[in-house]
Amino acid sequence: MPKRVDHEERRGQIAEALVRVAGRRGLHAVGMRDVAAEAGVSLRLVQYYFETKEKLLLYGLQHLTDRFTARVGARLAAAGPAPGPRATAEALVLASLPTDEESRTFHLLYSSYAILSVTDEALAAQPFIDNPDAAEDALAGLIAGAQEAGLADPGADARTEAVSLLAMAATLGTSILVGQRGPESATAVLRHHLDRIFTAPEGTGTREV
Amino acid sequence: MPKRVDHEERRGQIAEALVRVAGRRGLHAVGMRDVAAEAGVSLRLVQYYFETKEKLLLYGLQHLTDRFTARVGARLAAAGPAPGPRATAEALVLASLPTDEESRTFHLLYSSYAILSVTDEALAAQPFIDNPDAAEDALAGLIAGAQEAGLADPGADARTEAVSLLAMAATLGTSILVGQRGPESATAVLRHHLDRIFTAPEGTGTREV
DNA sequence: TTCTTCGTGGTACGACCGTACCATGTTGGT
DNA sequence: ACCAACATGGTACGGTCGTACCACGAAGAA
Repeated sequence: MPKRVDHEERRGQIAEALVRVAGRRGLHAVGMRDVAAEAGVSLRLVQYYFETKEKLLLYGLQHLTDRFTARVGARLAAAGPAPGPRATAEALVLASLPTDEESRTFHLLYSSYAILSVTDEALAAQPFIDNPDAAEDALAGLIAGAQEAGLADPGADARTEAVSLLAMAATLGTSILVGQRGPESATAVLRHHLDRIFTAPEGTGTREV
Repeated sequence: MPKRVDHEERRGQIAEALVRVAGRRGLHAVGMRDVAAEAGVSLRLVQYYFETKEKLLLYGLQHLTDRFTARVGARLAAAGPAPGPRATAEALVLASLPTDEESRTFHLLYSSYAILSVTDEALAAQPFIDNPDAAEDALAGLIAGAQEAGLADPGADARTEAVSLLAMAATLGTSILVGQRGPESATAVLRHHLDRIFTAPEGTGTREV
């Protein structure tokens, strides 16, 4: 046999090529030949590792979410050894905003997949709705924990506020993507609601940015 | 000359055919032949009234937003002769949720256009970002007016709350579209925030439903 | 009435796309 | 050393898509 290549690694390289070219020209415009050229391999190779385009797209979606989940995890770890719930929640909510190239690509492609999944049943069958649910649970837990510790408005409904924050972050991200709004404006809105939910301990005053 | 047909009316019929078929199979999957078949005309006719596909899509987008703006206007008019600011704001915010076939199609296609516009400069040049801006202005004005009348929390920032409400409505709408959330859950979240912003006059108690 | 312009149909062309097929070098196992 | 499984390349095929071309009837203008 020839070089005995690591299939999973190859698939990853090709999937990242897909993500790059789709981030540039849009998911609807990417073909197998584009992915092959971007990855620097032949069209046949892409066929070899992903037999069909549908499988390539599905794998690409999985790869995208995995990579971004890891990135968010790194952001949270970098936020300090034992950050408060407010800081953690803020990092979580702001992480999805398209502020740099990688998050921009993620937001664009994730939205594309989501919209595609409405009319494409193969995409709809894919459980990439788990991810937002996980974020929602984490955020709700953060708020509830802060309430018990006296760090958040006890009258707020944790689940509702978590849903609201993530919903706002999603649309604000898209607004940035289409150039309707700047990142500063989006973060200001989100911080305003974080301030509303996470009340500082008495006497500490309101948190300034 | 032959029957001397009304071009604008014809274009409208074809545009509605585009909207229907795109709402069914997705905007990415619609071709000129599909539109022609849906409209019950020949492919040549579609070419005749819209020389290129790009022009057809642009016109379809315009038609879509026009029709929906009219629908929202009708909803507001049906809300009573002189509705309070809270009722008006609620109608405005809930109008965009995909609860029936027409609003579902609108939400799906508008989102598709928005995502497309990120990588397609012809779509990006189209000023279909005016519409959300107009809704934002209207909503902010409604809140500010309610504040002056003592019907809303005077400490709230009208513009920020308007942006927040519309942002939440957009993502919640998409959540409904992909089947992640039901319409009841989405409206409950939105009404919660409307309750937070629009405070009932003293002694009247909190508004139920 | 005749002519010219408009509306409409059918069809062909060139390009691209996803997929399938055929070929070939390469290397680990025996 | 030979063979079989594997990795890779090139290329062709069928289909579809947007667009262009050609033709013809129909009706207002002269």
